[in-house]
Amino acid sequence: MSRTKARAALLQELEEAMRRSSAQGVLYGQTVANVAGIANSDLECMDILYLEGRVTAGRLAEVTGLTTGAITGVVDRLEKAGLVRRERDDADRRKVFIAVVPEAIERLGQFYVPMQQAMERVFGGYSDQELRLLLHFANEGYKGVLAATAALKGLLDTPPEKRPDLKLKKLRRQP
Amino acid sequence: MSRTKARAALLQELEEAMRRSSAQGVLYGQTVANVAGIANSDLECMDILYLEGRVTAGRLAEVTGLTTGAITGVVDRLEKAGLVRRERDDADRRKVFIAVVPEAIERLGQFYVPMQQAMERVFGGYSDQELRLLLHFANEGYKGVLAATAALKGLLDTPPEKRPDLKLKKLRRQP
DNA sequence: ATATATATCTTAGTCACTAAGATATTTAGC
DNA sequence: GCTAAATATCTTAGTGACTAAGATATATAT
Repeated sequence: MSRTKARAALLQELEEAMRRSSAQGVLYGQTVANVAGIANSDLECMDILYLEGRVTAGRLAEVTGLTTGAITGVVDRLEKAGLVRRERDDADRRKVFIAVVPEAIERLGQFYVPMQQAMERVFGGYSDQELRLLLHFANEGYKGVLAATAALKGLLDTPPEKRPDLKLKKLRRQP
Repeated sequence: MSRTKARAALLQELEEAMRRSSAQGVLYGQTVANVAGIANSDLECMDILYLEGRVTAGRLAEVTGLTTGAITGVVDRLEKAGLVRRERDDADRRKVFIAVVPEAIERLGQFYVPMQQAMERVFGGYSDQELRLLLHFANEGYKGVLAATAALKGLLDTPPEKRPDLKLKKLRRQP
C-alpha cells in the first residue's frame, strides 16, 4: 500500500471513529436529560450557561437556534425548577440575564460523574505530551466545527433555487 | 507548579475543551437537520442507519431511547421522504428492517461537506503518527462514553428513594 | 394446542416548538 | 425634548413529535 493511500485510509477510519464517538456523546446527553427528568433543550441551555456564564435570553436563542419565544419557555421551566434566575439588566432594562443558581451545578453535576470517570480512565492512558496533543486537537476541532456550522448556516441565506433541497419539510430561516 | 498539578490543570483544560467542541458538534447536527428540513430524531436515525447498516425498527428504538411508537413515526416520515425503505424479514415476519435508499447518502452527504472540509483542514496539520494517536483516542473515547451511558442508564433501575432526584418532571424508565 | 413472548403499529393525549404579534425599553433624527 | 425606528423579551394560537397503553400479527415454549 502506498504512503498516501495509507494516510487516506487512516483519515477515513478517523472520520468514522470521530463520528461514532460523537454520536455516542449526543446519546449521553440525551440520557442525562432523560434521567434528570429535564427536556433536552433545557439541558442544552444549562450547558451553554455553564460554559458561557451569565448570558441574555436572546443569546441563548442565538446559540441554540431556537426562537426567543421558545427560550421564554425554557427559562420558565428552568427557573421553576430552581436551576436559574432571571436578572434584569439595570443598564438596559429590556435585557434579561439568565444566571445559574450555584447549587444547580452540583444538582446536575452528579449526572456527569460516570462520564468524568470514564474520561479520567481514558486520559490516564496518555502521557502529558500526548494529552497536550489531544488538547490542541480539541481546540482546533472546535474552531473547525464552529466554522463549518457557520458555513452550513450560510446555505440558508442562498437563494432557494440555487440551494440543494430535500423537500422533506418547509425550510426555516434563522431569525 | 508541581508536576502533578500541571497534569491536573491539563486534564481540566482538556475536559472543558472536549465539552466545548462536543457541544458545538451537537449544534452542527441540529443545523444540518434545520437546513435539510428534517426533524432532529429523524436525522439521528439516518446517522445510526449509516453507521450500523440495515437495522430493525426495534433496534432504532433501543439506540435512540425513543418508544417503538415514535420510531414508527420516524420511519413513516423518512420513508415518505424517500430516504429509507421498510423491508419485512422473511425469516421472522414480525420484524421490519429499515434500509437506507442508496441515493439518500448523497442527498444528505452534501450537508456534511462543510464539516468534512473543516476536518480535513484540521487533520492536515498532523503527522500520520499523530493521527494514529487521535484514532486511538477516538476509539477509546467511544468505549468510555458507551460505558458511561450504560452506567447512567443504570441509575434509572435503582430504587427512586435511593436515586438523586431533581424533581423537574416525572421520570421515565427506558422501555 | 394453548399460552406466553416478541415486534411493530395505532390511538389519544401531552408538551415543546414556531410564527406572528404585543409590550416595554432604548436609540436616532429632527 | 419628541417622535419614529430598532431592539429584547414575552404572549398566544396552532402544529407536530413524543409517550403510554393497548391492538395486531407472528413466533416460541409447554
